[in-house]
Amino acid sequence: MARRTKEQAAETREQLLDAAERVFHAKGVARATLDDIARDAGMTRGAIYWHFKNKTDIFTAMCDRVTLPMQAMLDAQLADPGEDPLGQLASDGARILSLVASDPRTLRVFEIILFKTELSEVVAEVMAEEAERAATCRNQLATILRAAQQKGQIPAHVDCYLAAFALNGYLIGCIREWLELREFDLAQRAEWLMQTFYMGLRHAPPLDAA
Amino acid sequence: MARRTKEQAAETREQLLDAAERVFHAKGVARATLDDIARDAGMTRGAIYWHFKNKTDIFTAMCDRVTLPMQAMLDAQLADPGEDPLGQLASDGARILSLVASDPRTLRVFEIILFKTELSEVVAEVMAEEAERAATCRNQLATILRAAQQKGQIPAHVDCYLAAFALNGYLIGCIREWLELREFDLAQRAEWLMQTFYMGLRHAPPLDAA
DNA sequence: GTGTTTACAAACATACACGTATGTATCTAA
DNA sequence: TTAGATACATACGTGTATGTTTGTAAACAC
Repeated sequence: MARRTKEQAAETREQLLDAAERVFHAKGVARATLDDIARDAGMTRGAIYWHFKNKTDIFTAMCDRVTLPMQAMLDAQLADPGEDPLGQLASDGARILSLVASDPRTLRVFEIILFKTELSEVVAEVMAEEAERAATCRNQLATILRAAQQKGQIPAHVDCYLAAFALNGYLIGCIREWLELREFDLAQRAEWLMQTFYMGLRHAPPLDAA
Repeated sequence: MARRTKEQAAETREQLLDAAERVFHAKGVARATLDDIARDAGMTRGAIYWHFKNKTDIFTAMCDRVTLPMQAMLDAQLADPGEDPLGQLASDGARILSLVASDPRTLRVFEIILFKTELSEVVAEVMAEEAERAATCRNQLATILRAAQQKGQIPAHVDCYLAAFALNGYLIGCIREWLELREFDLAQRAEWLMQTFYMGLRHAPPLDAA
C-alpha cells in the first residue's frame, strides 16, 4: 500500500474508530475481532496495528472521543458554580440525557460502555483509571451540591457525598433504562426526570429516619 | 468416571454453577472458558457438557438462581398492594438494595450481569427474553404506583409509567454505583436512598414544566 | 447376577484470533 | 534525485476455545 499524507492517515484513524464503534456495538467488545474492525473500515489489520497498540488501545481511544468533551463540560460547570447551583446541575443533567438521545455517536458509545463491555481482572488497568475518573466526577458533583446546600437549596442534614452518589446512579440508571426501552423521547422528558430527582433532594428526610 | 447417585449429580450441578459465578466474575463472561469453570469446580468439561448445553445455558441457569426468587417477591407484592403502596414499594426497594449488600451470591451475580456480560446480536435470544422480563417488571411497578396515586400519595399529573421507568433506573443505577464504589454500608443507607427518591415523586412538577 | 443407563473423564478434530514479521508503494526531505 | 521514513497489506506461526466422540466405572432396573 502506498504511503499517504498526514491528513489522509489521520482520516483513516478516524475511520478505524468509526468502524470500531459499529463493530463493538454489533458484536460486543470481547467478541469483536480486529479483523472485523479493519474489514468494516475497508482495510486490513495492518492499518490497526499501525495506529493502535492493540484492542484495548483502540477501545480507549474510541471512548475518549466522546467522554473527554463531556468531562470538559463538567469542569467548566465546576469552575463557575453560579447563583443557582441545583438548577444549573439539573439542566446540566438534562443536557447530558438529551445529548445521549440526539447524538448518534454518544448514543452508540454509551451503549457499548454500559452493555457491551466486560470489565474483568484482565483489564484491571482500564478499570482502575475508570474508577478514578468516576471518583473525581462524584467529588465534583458533591462539591456543587454543597454549594447548593450553603444557598439553602438542600436541607443542612443531607450528606452531599451520598447525594452525589445517588445523582450519579440516577443519571446512569436512566440512560441505561432508556437505552433498553427507547419508547419515548428522552430529550423531552429529561427536564422532568431531573427536576423530580432534585425535588427529592429538597425534601430529603434526615439520615437516621431509617 | 463412575456413575453417581441423583443427589450427587444435582450437587455437582450446583458446584458447577458456583464455579461459573466465580469464574464469570473474575474473567468476564466472554473471556471465561468452560475449562476454567470445570477446573474451578474440580472437574472437566465433560461434566459441563453433561449438565448444560453450552456456555449460554450455564449462564442463564446461574442467573435464574438469584433472579427467580426476586421476581417471586415482586409478584407477591403486586398481588397485595396494601394500604401504603408507596411506603411498601420504598421498603421493598430498600430490601433489594440490602440483599445485594448482604447476600454474597446476589452480589456476585448482579456484578456479573451489570459489569461482566456483553449483550450483542449474537446472544439476541437472551436479550429478547431479558427485555421482556424488564418490561413486565416496569409495568408491575407502574401498576403499584398508580395504586399509590389513587390514594393521593403521588400528584395526579404524574405519568406513572415514566415514574416506574425512573424508579427502575434509580435502583439499578444505585446498585451499579455502589458496586463500583463499596465505600459505605449500602444496607444502612438503603432506606434513605429510597425515601429521598419517593419524596421527589411526591413533589414532582407537572410534565410541561420543561 | 446381568444388562443397561448414567455421569462424567479423556482424547481429538476444527477453527479462529492474535501478534509479528515481512513486503511494498508512496511521500518527504536533503 | 535519491535515501529513508511512512502507511499500510500480506503471510505465517502459535495458542487456545469449542464441540464431539469415545471410554469407563458405578448405579439402578429386572
